[in-house]
Amino acid sequence: MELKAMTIGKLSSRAGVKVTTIRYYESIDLMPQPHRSESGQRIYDETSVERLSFIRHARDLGFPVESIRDLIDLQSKPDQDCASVDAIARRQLANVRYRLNQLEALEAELKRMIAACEGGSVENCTVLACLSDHNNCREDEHGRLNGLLEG
Amino acid sequence: MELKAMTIGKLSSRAGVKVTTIRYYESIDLMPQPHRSESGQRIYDETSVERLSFIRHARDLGFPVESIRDLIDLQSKPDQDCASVDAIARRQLANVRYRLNQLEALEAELKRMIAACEGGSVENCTVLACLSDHNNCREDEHGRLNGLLEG
DNA sequence: CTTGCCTCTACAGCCGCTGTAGAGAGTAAT
DNA sequence: ATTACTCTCTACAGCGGCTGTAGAGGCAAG
Ligand SMILES: [Zn+2]
Ligand SMILES: [Zn+2]
Ligand SMILES: [Zn+2]
Ligand SMILES: [Zn+2]
Repeated sequence: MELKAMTIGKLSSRAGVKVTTIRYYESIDLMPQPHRSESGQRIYDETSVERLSFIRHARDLGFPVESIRDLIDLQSKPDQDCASVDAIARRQLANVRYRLNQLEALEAELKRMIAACEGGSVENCTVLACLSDHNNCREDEHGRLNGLLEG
Repeated sequence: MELKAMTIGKLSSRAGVKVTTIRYYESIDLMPQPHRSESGQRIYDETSVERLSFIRHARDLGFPVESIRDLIDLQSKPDQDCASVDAIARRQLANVRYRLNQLEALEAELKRMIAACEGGSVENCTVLACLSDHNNCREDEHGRLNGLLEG
C-alpha cells in the first residue's frame, strides 16, 4: 500500500487555506494544475504545500495576487539580482503605509466626533452634525476648510 | 426663464461624487428617486446635495453603506435618543482600529524583511526567505512560532 | 447645422474570494 | 453489503462598492 495521496482537503489544512480558495487559485493560475487521481481528485505534494504557504503568507501581508505572481516568477530565477523582489516589497510597504495614514486620520475624526457627543436627542448629536458637515469637526483631517468654528 | 435645474452632473460636482456613483446609490436606494425632466433627465435640489454630501462624508470615514442607511433613518427621527447613532459610530471606530492594528503588524513585518535584505541574488533575498517561511522573520507578528533562528 | 459635451439604460467587470446546488467518490462502522 | 458520513467534483452566482462600456438620445454654443 502506497503512501496516501494528499487530497485538496489535506493541503488545505496543512497550508491553512480553504479548499475553495485553493481551487480559486488554480483557476487564476496562481497555483499550477495538480495531478489527478483516476477518479479525478486533485493530488498534491510537498511542493504544493510550500507554494501555497508562500502565497498565503504574502496574502496575509496584503500583497496583491499580481505581485505574488511576480514574486513566484522571480523565485524561479535564483541567480538574478533581487532588486526587483525588493522593489515589489517596498511598493507593498508604501501601500500599507498609505492605508495606515488614511486609517489614522479616520480614527482621529471618529474619535473626536464620538467624544464630543454627550448623549441626548438625535437632533443634537454631534456625530450626525459632523457627518452632515465636516466643518463641524474641528481640526481638519481629510482636506477642505479648517478652523472656521474655533471656540 | 426659470432657474436652471440641477442635473446629475451638477450634483456630482457639488457633492464631489461621480455621476455613475450617484446612479449606483439610487439603484441601491441610498439616494431617493429624483424628479425627472420631460426628457427623462434626473433633476435634483439642495436637499439632494446635503444628503449626498452626508453619504460621501460617511463613506470617506469608511462607514459601510448599510450603516449609512441606518444613520439616515435615524436622522429623520430627531427626537429619539442618539445612543443608536453613537453606537454605529463606535462600531465603525472599532472596525477602523482593528484594521489599524492589522496594518501596523504588516508594516512592521514588511519593514523588517526589507531592511534585512542587503541585495545580491534572488537566491539569498531575505524578502523571499521571509515569505517562504514566517520563521525566517524574527519577532513574530501574526501568529505561529517565534525566535527559532536568532543570531 | 454641426460640434461637443451631457445624460440615458442596461449590463459586464473589478478584487479576492465565498457560497450554493447537485452529483459522485472514499471511508468506517454495522 | 449496506448504511452513514465526509470529502471532492463542476459550474456558477454573489459579496461590497463601485467603475467602465456600448449605443442611444438631449441640449447649448458657435
Ligand atoms: Zn450622539
Ligand atoms: Zn471629515
Ligand atoms: Zn532582496
Ligand atoms: Zn509573517
